[in-house]
Amino acid sequence: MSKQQLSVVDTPVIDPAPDAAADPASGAGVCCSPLACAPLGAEEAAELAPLFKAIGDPVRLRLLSLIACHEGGEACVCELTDAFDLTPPTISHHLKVLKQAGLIDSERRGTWVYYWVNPQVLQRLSVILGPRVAAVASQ
Amino acid sequence: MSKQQLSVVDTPVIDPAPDAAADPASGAGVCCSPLACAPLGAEEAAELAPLFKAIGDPVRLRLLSLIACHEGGEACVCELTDAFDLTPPTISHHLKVLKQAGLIDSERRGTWVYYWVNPQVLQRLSVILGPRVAAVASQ
DNA sequence: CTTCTGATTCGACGAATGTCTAACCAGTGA
DNA sequence: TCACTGGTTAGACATTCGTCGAATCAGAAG
Repeated sequence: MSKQQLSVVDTPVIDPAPDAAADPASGAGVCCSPLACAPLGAEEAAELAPLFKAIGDPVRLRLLSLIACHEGGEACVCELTDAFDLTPPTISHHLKVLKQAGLIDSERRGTWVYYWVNPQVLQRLSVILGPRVAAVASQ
Repeated sequence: MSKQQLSVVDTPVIDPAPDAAADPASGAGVCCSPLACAPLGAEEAAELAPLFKAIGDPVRLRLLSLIACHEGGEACVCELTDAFDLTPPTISHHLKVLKQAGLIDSERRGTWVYYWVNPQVLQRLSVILGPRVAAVASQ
């Protein structure tokens, strides 16, 4: 062990609307979230990567989509579990991962637990990847 | 072992512009790639997840950004390696992962190897996550 | 041909991940 | 209170992942 950097970023989880501040050499404000605008700093990357990693699993990606698409904007765990050939604990685990990433949130209502998507976080990731969103929006 | 699904999707890697068809209950056409429009199918999820997983690592996310931001739209491996406290083999490994995912491509030019980003793939991921991109683009 | 530099491949190893079963917690209703 | 259903936690296990050092490949320059 002589290499390794890691920079120990201990950002909590995500907090809804982070950036827009602390933006070195950019000025544009709206523009420079995108990946292709300014090189991502190590800390920023360390904060974002876990979000992409969370949706980097087929089951979690589908879970996210199922929740987002569900009428009322929220879905009960039992409905989600039925959509997969996986055991309840496994589904529960994946939901936990998504929740810890800040992508979804949940609430118990009587016997059932409901999950819903946090659209701001999803939106942020979209902007990061989309180079032209800024271009379209700018002029 | 009695569960497990997997569905054995063997889609090659990505192919540039897939969907745009097969769209239940929408009409908008452009709209419904997004996650939140229609529930992602198992095959679709199995195809997309590896892409998100590829950028679900801080090093790879930074690599992608560094390449995308680099003047000329391409970057030499040596420049990329210098940006990290990681050994060349490790950087090479991450570049390989990104390349296999279809996010970047490369070419040897004399002694050096240059990498560049495949913007279509990035764009696609952005659309998948972003509910509003369609709204902006469709106008 | 030999040597040098840039980059990748190979093999290894510890850490993290996805899945399961078993056990447990939280409400509901008799 | 007791039993039942929905969901999570705990622990185990095989697989995958990220990293490294050593070896190898690919051109360039003597």
